[in-house]
Amino acid sequence: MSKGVTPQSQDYSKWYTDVVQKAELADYSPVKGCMVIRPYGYALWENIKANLDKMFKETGHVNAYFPMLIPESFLKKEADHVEGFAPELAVVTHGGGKKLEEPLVIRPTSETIIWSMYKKWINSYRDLPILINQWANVVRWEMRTRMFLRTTEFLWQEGHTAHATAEEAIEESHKMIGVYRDFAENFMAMPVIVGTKTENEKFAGAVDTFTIEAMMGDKRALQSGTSHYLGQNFAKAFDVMFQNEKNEQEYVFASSWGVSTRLVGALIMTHGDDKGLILPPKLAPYQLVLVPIYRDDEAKEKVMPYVKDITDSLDALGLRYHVDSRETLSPGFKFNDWEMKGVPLRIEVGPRDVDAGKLVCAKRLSGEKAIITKKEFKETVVKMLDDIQFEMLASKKAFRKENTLDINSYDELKAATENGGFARAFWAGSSDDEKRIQEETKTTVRCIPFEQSGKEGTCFYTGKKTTTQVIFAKSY
RNA sequence: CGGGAUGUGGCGCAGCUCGGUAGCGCGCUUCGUUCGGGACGAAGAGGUCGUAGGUUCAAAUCCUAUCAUCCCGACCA
Repeated sequence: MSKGVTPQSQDYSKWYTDVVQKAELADYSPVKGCMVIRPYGYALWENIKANLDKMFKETGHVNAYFPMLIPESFLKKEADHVEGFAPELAVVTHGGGKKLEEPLVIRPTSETIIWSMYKKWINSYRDLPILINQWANVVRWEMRTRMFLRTTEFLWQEGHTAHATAEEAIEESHKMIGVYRDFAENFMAMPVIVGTKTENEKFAGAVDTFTIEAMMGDKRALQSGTSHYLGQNFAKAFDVMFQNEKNEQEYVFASSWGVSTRLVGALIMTHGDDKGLILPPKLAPYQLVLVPIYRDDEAKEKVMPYVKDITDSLDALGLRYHVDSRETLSPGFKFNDWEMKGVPLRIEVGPRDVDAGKLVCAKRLSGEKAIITKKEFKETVVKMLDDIQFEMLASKKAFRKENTLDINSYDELKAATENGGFARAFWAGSSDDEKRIQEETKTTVRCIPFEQSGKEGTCFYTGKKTTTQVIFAKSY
């Protein structure tokens, strides 16, 4: 991490790859475009997963699992869907030593296989709603990949719900983008803009796509989670009908929503600095690391029971910690190592501290180091972690505010987004206008935020009057 | 698939212009001293220089082909 974080994407990109590898989150695999998630990175993902899973269950969802291999013909049943995914499919043509009659695709997403099953399960309005989520891996053969942000195979969760009415399905898709927002802000300490995707950017097969957009350290946008209202598209494609209270046959309404291991990338790029990762306490695999310091057995015997006393209270508080007792490494090395890995709090305990009944408490976020009594530490550790969590969100909100400009002309748009940054603008342009802007500036409409000022303004591109404001930015 | 670059111990690189049979830093092993901000010393292990041809007495170095990787575009959670 010798180089600082700079807005220029090449340097930033190098910094990112460096952090991922040095913090031992992930590594390149022998298969191009695929990565190996290492134990530390996987522990982070598991914390993300556990918290999301809890939120899904609290909103009435249940987990299930569907097969990874999907008959090729299934993908073709929904016109937009196949068009969107065809170029990036991995296809299995042989099995059991023989050529298959029909090739199987490795799921790029599971709408089709799930809806083929929903056809069997849904007959009456009494069978609805179905609120199923699955944790799975998917494969999309992207042309360019980056660790966590876009890998050929990635881990995610995908919720697939079926409803009797459009209103209910729309409400569900809104509810779930709200869950993602809650998770992003309150667990990841990552502020997001919630909104609707434009026609150009929405999911292949959706009526509407809702998104949470976050600002990364280089001020570019990252789509961090999506929720789709699918209308009756998949119900029609798979002929899924139900009998309503009036004894009529009707197509089922659907939603789907997902977040992926991309969130790990989002975490790195939202909070990282020159020293490496900074993890929010709620998701960090270790919220604290304890570094015992001693030079001989006598000192060790003095220090270790004191450390044990501290970890006993951490256990009682239900905190996640790690005691770094590697014998051959110097304390200084360990300090840097754990800073790279983003552990929020570091506790140093040496013979001096034991004598004084104190300990050294260092904060990763601010870099502050304080000598406090053991008693005081025990009383305040939970609050310290809460404060760090809060400060992380607050500082990123401020960062986003600083780098978001209201713009009124095309030139201003270019200036505001050229080196990263969000531009808020009145917009009444067409899909073609949007594509032209993308070609000319590499900047796209990230979303039409749910939160609108309600004021009327002039579209900077077409000159038309409108009340719609959108966010433009360069994105990953 | 277009544009640019790079392939040399585990990792990062130098050497190539001007051919003479491979070197540095990190890491690794052993021993000793260290240990409160990336410790130090000594002694070691490890590479037929991406691959295949060619030129030459002699090729990491020059020529040709080929493969791979990375970066920039098109694609995208």
